[in-house]
Amino acid sequence: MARQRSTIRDVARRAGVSVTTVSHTFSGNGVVNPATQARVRAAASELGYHPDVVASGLRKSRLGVIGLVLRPAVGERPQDLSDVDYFPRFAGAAALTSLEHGYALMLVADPTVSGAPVTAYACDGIVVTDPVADDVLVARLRSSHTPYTLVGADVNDPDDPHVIDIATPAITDRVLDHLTDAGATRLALVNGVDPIEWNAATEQRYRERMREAGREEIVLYAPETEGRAAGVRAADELLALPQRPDGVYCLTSEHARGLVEGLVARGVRVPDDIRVVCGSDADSLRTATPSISSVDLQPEALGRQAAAAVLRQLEPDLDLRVPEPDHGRIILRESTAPASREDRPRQD
Amino acid sequence: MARQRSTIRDVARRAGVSVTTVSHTFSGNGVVNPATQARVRAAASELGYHPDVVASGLRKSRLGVIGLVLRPAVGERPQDLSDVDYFPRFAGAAALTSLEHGYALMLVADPTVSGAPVTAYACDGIVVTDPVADDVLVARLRSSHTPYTLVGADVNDPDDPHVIDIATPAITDRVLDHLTDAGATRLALVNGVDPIEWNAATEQRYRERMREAGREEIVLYAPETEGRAAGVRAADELLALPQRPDGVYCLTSEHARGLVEGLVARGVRVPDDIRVVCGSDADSLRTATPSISSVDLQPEALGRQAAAAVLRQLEPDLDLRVPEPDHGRIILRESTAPASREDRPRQD
DNA sequence: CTGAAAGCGCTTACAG
DNA sequence: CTGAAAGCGCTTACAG
Repeated sequence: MARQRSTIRDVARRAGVSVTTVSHTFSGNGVVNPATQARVRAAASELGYHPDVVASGLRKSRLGVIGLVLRPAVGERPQDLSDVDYFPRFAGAAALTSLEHGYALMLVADPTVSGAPVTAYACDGIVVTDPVADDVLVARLRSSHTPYTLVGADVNDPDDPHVIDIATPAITDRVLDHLTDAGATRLALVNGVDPIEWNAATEQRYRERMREAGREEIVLYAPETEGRAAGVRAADELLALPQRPDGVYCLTSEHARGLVEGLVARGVRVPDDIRVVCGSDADSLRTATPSISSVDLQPEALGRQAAAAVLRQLEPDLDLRVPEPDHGRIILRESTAPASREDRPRQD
Repeated sequence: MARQRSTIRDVARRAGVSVTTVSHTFSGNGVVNPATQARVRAAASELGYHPDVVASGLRKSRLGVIGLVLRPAVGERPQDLSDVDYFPRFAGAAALTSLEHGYALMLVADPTVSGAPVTAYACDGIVVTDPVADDVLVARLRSSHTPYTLVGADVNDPDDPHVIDIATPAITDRVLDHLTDAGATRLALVNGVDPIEWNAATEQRYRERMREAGREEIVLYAPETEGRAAGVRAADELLALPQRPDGVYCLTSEHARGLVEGLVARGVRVPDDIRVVCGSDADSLRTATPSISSVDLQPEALGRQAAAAVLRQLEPDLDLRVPEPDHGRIILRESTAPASREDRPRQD
């Protein structure tokens, strides 16, 4: 901000007091005679003065800002983030909770990416979504004693207490049950490759379930960075299997779109031949043909939980109540519903 | 952030140079012998040093942060903001555009609200969505020469060049045409009361259109702060009119929900007796019974536009390309569609 | 109750 | 190419 603003010294001069008195008047620290306070406030408002949070932040080591870092490596390729889906909702909800309690929320670049601005380290506390295995950023936050909260655990450090539970096993159960209810008997998993809890814990639970049921474990991998094309490839791989699955749980929305696109292009009927559920809802799933059932990850509830968890560390006395997510709520669309139904909202 | 971090002085000491040299090494200002630079960088990485953006921001009057202020008066009652709709998508998209160009995006409280933290004034530039009439904040931003961009104009200052066009008249035309296409012949408007372009310009265009067509102008008002209850009241008012309208354009989503709820509770069939379009899409409209048609305001495109507009002022050389919104795209749902269709996604 | 002074970590003329 | 020093706007012991 243009700093031709007046400073605490201008106010002091105008009110005929010291800067200490001005500082005390606005901060509420120290004791200032009410009459003096009135003079100070009058001078301040004549000058249009307001305290500089940067200067005060430098002095107090407290900026009034919670940082939100999107991993993995979003700083490097933010364009990969889908605009309309998980992240904006998460961030917006976290911001609201922060603002309600006097903090700003800052969306910052991943500071471990070289060349990225290190704005993250200016924050009073940090939310990381989602941490990767052996996360360098988390290690730094810990060693610098920065309050932090992780959304989903570091898979190699499952006992970190500063984690918002994303309930991956429970979600996996609900999805597999849903596929089974929709008539699938042979279930495959299309997983991402980022080393995050979501991917790892989903696969683990999927394998457990298949083992318990005495079914074959069919897991394919698609890199998150390759988007829809990797989903199309997964479709080919599935169709090349000696025994085709008739139900697929595909975690990432772009993969799911490519997958369904690929299946349909090869003459497979969705859902009649193969049922598909995507692990993360997105607008593009709603408007796909056929539309694709998905898990509502409830980014709003998670965003509020995450902000609240950091705020509790910053201000232990705060009375923070935020909604609990209903983990694994499934949004039913054509890809797991009888084909006769019309589910997609039509567009103008 | 906990500031037991090492400082530029520690690095200087360890590398056996002055702080000037360390500063120059990291900032790229001045000229530093490559061998010296190497020593400095080695010392820095041994100490885990990284520059403090707050200190540097204080010194340079540049923090690398774009602020986003939500008006009217969201700081006072952030809980009124609907979580899942316009704002998070707008903010998320603006953040991505900012991060892509080295800036953080900070969601800040309205600094004109007394008692609110004035973090906004720490930002290098500000996005305001949406400005109110004679906006005090805008006046301050202007007088302090802070780069800013408004999403929608201040209705009393339509010629401000720093405005992202939200195309309210064009949107209004599309909605009224849509209602007419759906069979409505007598159109009413349920407007909010906040003094923002969206409300004012919609009403103005609606009245023009009714006048041109020789139709009665039927405008009801519902306060944004009163949410769904105000929508229910609007339903009663509409039904009490000597001649009922058969098409309603209701701007705010909570009002639209209350309106439809009220109409249905009183035995009115929607859309058969009265067609309803909401001016701002929201998740709650999709899941309402009947589901409610709405305008997709394209918050992602607007968010990117707004961030880009501020970035262009901050860094004139940046090559910024962001998508243009398709203003007034209508999402067709049951409230303006033949009742026989099934449009709502079913839930698990 | 009020004020003089040091210092938060950095940047930037300026002198060498 | 390198360094000593002033200062960004504030806060906070400390003395009076």
